[in-house]
Amino acid sequence: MDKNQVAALLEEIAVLLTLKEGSNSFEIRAYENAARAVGSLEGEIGQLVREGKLKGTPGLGPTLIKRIEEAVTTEHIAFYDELVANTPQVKLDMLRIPGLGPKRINLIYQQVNVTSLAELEQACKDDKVAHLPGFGKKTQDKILQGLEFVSQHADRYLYSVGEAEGERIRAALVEQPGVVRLQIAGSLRRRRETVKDIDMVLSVDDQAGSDVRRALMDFFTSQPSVKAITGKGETKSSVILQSGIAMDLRVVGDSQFPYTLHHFTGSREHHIPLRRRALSMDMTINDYGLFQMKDGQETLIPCKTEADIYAALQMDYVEPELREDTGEIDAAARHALPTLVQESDLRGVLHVHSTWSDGQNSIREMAEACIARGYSYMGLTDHSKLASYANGLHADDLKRQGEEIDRLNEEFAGRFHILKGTECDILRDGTLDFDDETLASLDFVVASIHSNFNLPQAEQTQRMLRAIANPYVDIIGHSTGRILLGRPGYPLDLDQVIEAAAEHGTCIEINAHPSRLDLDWRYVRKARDKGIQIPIDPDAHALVGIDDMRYGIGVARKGWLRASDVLNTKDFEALVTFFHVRRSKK
DNA sequence: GCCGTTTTCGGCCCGACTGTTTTCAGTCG
Repeated sequence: MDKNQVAALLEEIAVLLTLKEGSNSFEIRAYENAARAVGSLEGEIGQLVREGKLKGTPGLGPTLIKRIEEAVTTEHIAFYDELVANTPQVKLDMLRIPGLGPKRINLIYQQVNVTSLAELEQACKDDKVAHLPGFGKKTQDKILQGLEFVSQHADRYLYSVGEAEGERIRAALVEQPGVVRLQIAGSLRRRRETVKDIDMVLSVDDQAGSDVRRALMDFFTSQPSVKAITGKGETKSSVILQSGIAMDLRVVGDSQFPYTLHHFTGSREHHIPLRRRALSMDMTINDYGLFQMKDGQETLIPCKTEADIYAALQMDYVEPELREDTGEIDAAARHALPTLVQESDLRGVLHVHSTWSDGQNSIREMAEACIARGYSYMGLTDHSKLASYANGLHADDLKRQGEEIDRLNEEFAGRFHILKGTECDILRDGTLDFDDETLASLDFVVASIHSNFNLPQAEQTQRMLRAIANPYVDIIGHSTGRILLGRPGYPLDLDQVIEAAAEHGTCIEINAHPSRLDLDWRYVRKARDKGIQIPIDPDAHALVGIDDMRYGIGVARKGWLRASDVLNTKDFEALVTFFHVRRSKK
């Protein structure tokens, strides 16, 4: 078990504990803290355990160290198994409903006696929940609303979950004898923000016998992360993985690979106009091939890669991220597709937290992690004072923090730069949590909404517009506040927001956290078309958070962004000039 | 369950919002 798996297990214990009646909230926090501590350990956890080096790690006391050792040596934690056995599934399901926490869940469970979300829905409709102590009509309606949100997102998983599960199997499979080409397809390859399942396409030599295919399928279905096998044949096998996500593997002869890969990459929406185009050229396309039709005969058009398929259709290659039928077919035919931004185009990261507010690592540690990843600058943005839950900074804290940054910059002279910034709360009325003088003393300002999510749309939009018009606000952080699979964003007229940002030269970030990916890629494209500079920001609260940048790249590419559209592809000097110029214009 | 000490038990982040109450509990960030 690696440290991420151990951390995930500890986090699950924390969740299960919240649902246990009479549990101690500080014990829960201890498990949450321990999960974070384990996640940001440096080094291989098995070795740390063997050498007894966990002792002394903040957040890990004798009990937690014992549990971690148990996890590493036996691959499970008995305490966890026991909690799972004693926690009804419906309680876990209810936790996903916004507005329902452990207290209310336990009350509903005891007094209404529901065993599934469907029963909960019926109980609400039968008006059985509104009469519980502390409940009422509004709460009952809110639960019904929440149930609808949950059912709309049922059976979907974060991109990051699908990526981790898919990649683990891909890495194992690619080493197997007989594999010629292997690629993840489907919505995962298109980098959708959430995915329903994982599709993988594998090719073997055209002459390979069924023994080769069968051996590969045996290997696939016997992977340790496979929880159940739902289908198994020589060309297709289906499994359910540990996280609950379904996965299909298709095995084809190598000459068929590009067509199959293309077919299972989708999207359906992309394929419909593509097939129409093929037909107009007397061709037809399916997962077996691209065929020229003549006198009722179909002749295969040989393609070695997907690019060959598009070329045969007289189009440029369409990157998987763009295959959503949002104009890419026409653009590819006109040779007008953008060259999409890549991770290697990024020069630095903005929007990073440290232990000064709610981050887990010091400024120095965050900076050194950025250096190790090849970045040349880091924009530090700890929370402002209103965010008291996150230990937000006061103006005098900012001043002292600035002095620490000055010292580090001196030390890093020439090879790395830390910019002084803040993630400043946008107050209810759209003014900011710091005065102008404080904001002016910083290199740049990210402004975000962290409170009053439930204002009516018009008021919320006005609040945002006022912040955008503030001359000191350079970047709007996670603009809709959505948590993928968790809650919708606050009501906001994003078209107006984008319009205003364009007018004031204010940037809108792509928050790269896998649970946010906010701004949504559908609006990223709109923002780009208005000429808005879009930074890709990790919103990192720990060293590992910096690696989330790649999720932001996925969103940027889905939003048709070129390197020139992304603020942090600029080098340090150009970035500083950019902030300077936009402030002096105001 | 961890931590730190006023050394062995009490504190652990806390303010705002919502919907319920009629002064507060539950949830959220």
